[in-house]
Amino acid sequence: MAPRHQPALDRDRVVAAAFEQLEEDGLEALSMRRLAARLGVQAPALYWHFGDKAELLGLMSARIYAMALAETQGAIDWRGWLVAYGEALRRSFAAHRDGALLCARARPPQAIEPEVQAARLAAPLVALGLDQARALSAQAAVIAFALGWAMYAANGPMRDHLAQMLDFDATFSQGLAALVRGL
Amino acid sequence: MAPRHQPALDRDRVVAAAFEQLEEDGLEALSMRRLAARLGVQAPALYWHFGDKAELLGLMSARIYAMALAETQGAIDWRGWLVAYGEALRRSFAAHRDGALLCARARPPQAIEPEVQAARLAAPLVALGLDQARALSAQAAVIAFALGWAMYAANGPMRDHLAQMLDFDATFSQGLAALVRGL
DNA sequence: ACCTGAACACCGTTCAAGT
DNA sequence: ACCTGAACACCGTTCAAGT
Repeated sequence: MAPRHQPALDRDRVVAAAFEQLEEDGLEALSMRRLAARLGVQAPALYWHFGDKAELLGLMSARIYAMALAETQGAIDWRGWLVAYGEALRRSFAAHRDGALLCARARPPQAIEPEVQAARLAAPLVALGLDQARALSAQAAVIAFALGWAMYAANGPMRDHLAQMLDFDATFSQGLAALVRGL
Repeated sequence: MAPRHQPALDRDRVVAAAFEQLEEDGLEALSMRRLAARLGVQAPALYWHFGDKAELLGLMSARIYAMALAETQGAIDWRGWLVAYGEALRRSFAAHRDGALLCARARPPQAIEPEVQAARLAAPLVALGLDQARALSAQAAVIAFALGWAMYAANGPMRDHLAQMLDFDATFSQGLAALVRGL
């Protein structure tokens, strides 16, 4: 067997480096060229592994959502699941610089058909007794609230001033609880 | 009196043209150079009227928020005001292509001090009997929900499929009502 | 299969110079 | 006061060519 060269890059290595770059300089500075430089490679090399930059951002955003989903466990009923998921989402968005903005801008990796995707997303809630349509809309509402809050908290007009007047996290939790109670 | 040349540009004309450009090609294509071309001018001319692109985007986002605020009237109590504001925000975000994304990304024009800004924002709710801290946090929650929903609705992973299963606007309204009820 | 070099068509922004 | 011309330091992406 002739020795085969190990490829310098693979998708996981690139995504990991992209998260590092994001942490250090924010979303605006996350360019394909800088990312390539960090990986010791020329920019076009990335296009062997990703169709375009949007695909990379989509994978990063999927990873942020997956992180929240992995933290959501042990719920007894669907309301409990939604609250746990909302809290996990907020932590997940806050865990990476510009995390919410990234998820807002990224087009999700829609490899599979929407029907399958929808069934998969709704599965945890369906297992707890919700029908699929209500599961999807409830989940969408919780994601919207967490996403919007994370963005507001990261960039809001009076963020600093607000932070002196109230507990940001507690207010989020109250809003989330209210939303889920009313669904 | 010697005749004075009318300036070709002013801030309002530029903002109006920017909204046209946004409608036609979306946020990604809203560049200073294209905007200048639409105005029959060279790109650096814009920098006489705006410090940078972020300032222009901030003004656009402020206009979107102001549009919602202007539509919010006739509320009898603070819950009614919040629901009306939330609905108006959703319409306002939807009224311009990439409206929610624009507002999410834009740094707000923070000309005035945060204390004054906070008091001004809270004023309608304070007039209806809420103290300022609760007014600000309630308003933040409603904005977060509307912003997040608009973004999710514009770009969601299963938007098309979801739209077949449920009424998007009705679901938003239910979520908003639930949130406000619980605050 | 995986990456480089060179190029194309763009960006935001600055700044001297024009009027 | 208000705008142009030219330039700087970047972008994402394509594509032939290398190995």
